[in-house]
Amino acid sequence: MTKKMLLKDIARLAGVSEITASRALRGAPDVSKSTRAKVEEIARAHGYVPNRIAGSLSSQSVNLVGVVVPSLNSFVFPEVLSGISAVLKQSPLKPVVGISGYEMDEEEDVIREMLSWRPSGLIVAGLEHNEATQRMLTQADCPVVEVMDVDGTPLRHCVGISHLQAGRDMAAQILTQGYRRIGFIGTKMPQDFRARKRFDGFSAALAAQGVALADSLHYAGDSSIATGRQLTAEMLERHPDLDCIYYSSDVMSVGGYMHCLAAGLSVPQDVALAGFNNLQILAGLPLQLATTDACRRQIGERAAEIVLKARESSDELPPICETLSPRISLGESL
Amino acid sequence: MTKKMLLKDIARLAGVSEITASRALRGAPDVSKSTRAKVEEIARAHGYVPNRIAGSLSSQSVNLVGVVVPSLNSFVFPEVLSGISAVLKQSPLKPVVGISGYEMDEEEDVIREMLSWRPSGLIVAGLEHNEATQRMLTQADCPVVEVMDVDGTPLRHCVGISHLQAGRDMAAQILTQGYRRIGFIGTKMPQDFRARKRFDGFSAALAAQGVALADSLHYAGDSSIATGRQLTAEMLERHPDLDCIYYSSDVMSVGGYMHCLAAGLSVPQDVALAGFNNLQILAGLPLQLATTDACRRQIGERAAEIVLKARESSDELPPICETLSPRISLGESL
DNA sequence: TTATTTTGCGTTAGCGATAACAGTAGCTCA
DNA sequence: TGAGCTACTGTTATCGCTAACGCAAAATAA
Repeated sequence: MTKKMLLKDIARLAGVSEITASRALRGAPDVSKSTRAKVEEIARAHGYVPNRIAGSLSSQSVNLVGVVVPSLNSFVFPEVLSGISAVLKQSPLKPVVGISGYEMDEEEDVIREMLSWRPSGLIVAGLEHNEATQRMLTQADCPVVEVMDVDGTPLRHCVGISHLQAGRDMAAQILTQGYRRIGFIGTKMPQDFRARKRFDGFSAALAAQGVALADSLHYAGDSSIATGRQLTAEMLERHPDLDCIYYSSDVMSVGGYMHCLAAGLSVPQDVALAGFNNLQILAGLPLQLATTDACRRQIGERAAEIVLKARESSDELPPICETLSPRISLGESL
Repeated sequence: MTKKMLLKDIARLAGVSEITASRALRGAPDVSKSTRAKVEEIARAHGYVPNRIAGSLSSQSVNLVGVVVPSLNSFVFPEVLSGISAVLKQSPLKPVVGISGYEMDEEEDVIREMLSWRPSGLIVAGLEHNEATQRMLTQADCPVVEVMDVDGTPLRHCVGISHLQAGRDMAAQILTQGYRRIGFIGTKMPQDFRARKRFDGFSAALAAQGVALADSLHYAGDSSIATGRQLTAEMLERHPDLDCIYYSSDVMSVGGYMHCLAAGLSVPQDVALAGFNNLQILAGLPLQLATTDACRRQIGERAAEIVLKARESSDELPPICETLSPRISLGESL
């Protein structure tokens, strides 16, 4: 292993000063073609990797954007991320992902860690944070964008959909289709605020039409097809007369569908199914399952654009809150 | 927004020197209980977030471990990541994820970016890198662990399985079950070296028994259930007499199964199916699909443990290469 | 009591890069 | 010919924090 190369070593080898080498390698102006070429050549030959820690401390700027999401297993956040990445790719900024595990205290740690690196922006999933986190986010000297959800009070910028409304809309659709004996299967609420909002919107809209939820089941841990299948089996055993089940996630509704396949139930004749998110796994199933598109990619794109815009504008950006409109697709299961 | 708080502000407010405040906040020794309490109190009250850029530059240490994977959409890497996170949680190290997009030049950029932050370790998926990347990894002054794959020449540390052998093993199983008219569906090879190795091992093992692949199809882009379904339909139309299809991923084999469900084919009587990875989506299907468990979580855990071990040992760790043994589960589809 | 350690805190000197300012040539132009 | 430019390159001073060492007071040992 070659000895650790510093900028000063490159500079010495190139016969120039440190600052000139620095400028050459950063593509800064005021360096002659020949000098730049020589420095680049030497740096490449020696595998020089600049120390961004020193560089960032000196320039007081970090080309990183923190992205804090609850999980990467849930199939939902990778797409938000890819929206973010796609937009940031047109800039020198890079996304850095942190996982909060659906826990506020973990979220606090992750966000503190991100902020300690003085990123150029921070994108956080959800509007619910503990008090310490709220203080940090408010005091942060970079743009902060809360994403996914607009039901609540954004700290400043916000891009998302109304999950309350999504729940209500699905209830309306289900009622319109004539279903009346309706069940709900979703995650344990304290962990997932957006799922809770959909549940609340859903049951409130049913109640407003004089329909009470016939049954509901809640599970802890990650959503999975297996869990969806199992809980659906349980629920249909308790209530064989259910004519529709709404799930807090497509992963779960696929599980429900798998139960129906295995049990010989026909969808939607025996029981109708609806999920949420419009995940990729819905494509390719023998039956198109009803769902609500959560605009995940678009949310990521818009959030990244806000970060970029804030970076360009010299003075602080006025608060931006964008509410996207999720679309229900009925598929063939409702 | 309060004015930006620096360590010196906290120190002044607490009536101590900067270094004492620093020690107090880091939990370093040589600080009295009362002083520590006072400093912590003031820091908390003012929402002070230490500047890790300055701290890391000064202490020449960064509590970050870079993790470079090709994609987060493929369902496979999140589990590697969670293995890494679980192990690192017992230490002060934090994982930072970078996405290479199955492209070597992108990988080079991502790795250069990570190394420029001088992480305490680097975990990279795969053994194939372009020349510049190899130089960087060799010269890096932190432990580097290549994961997922052991078919090739590790730069130093390595944890994974033999994909060649996985392909061969599945071929043996399929032949043992008596199948002879066999098809393969997988990703476009230049992008995914491990898929190619499985393909090579698979077809070589078939050939060794005098069986030629009856058909094969390759696709670009992410694996998906929809793609699996569609390509399976195509292949079975061309070769209705196929009795078994091996897929480079479970996502694809699930798609194949969906085609069978939709087309009224029974598995494995009409056609047998086998995938790879043992993804979570296999659980809960009406039929248990054959697959090979790729030990993803374990790979993540072991890689993280190597990074931790290298950190503890003062002198450089001797090369470690761990080959894990993937297990085939036949399920009900072979 | 004096010698010796321990405890707690401060002073000084960087970490490796970049911003800001300061030249120094070589040219142009009147 | 000399003022005024342009085009490069260098010097100096941080950036915010921590390592290393130093030093006094308190605690312990002899």
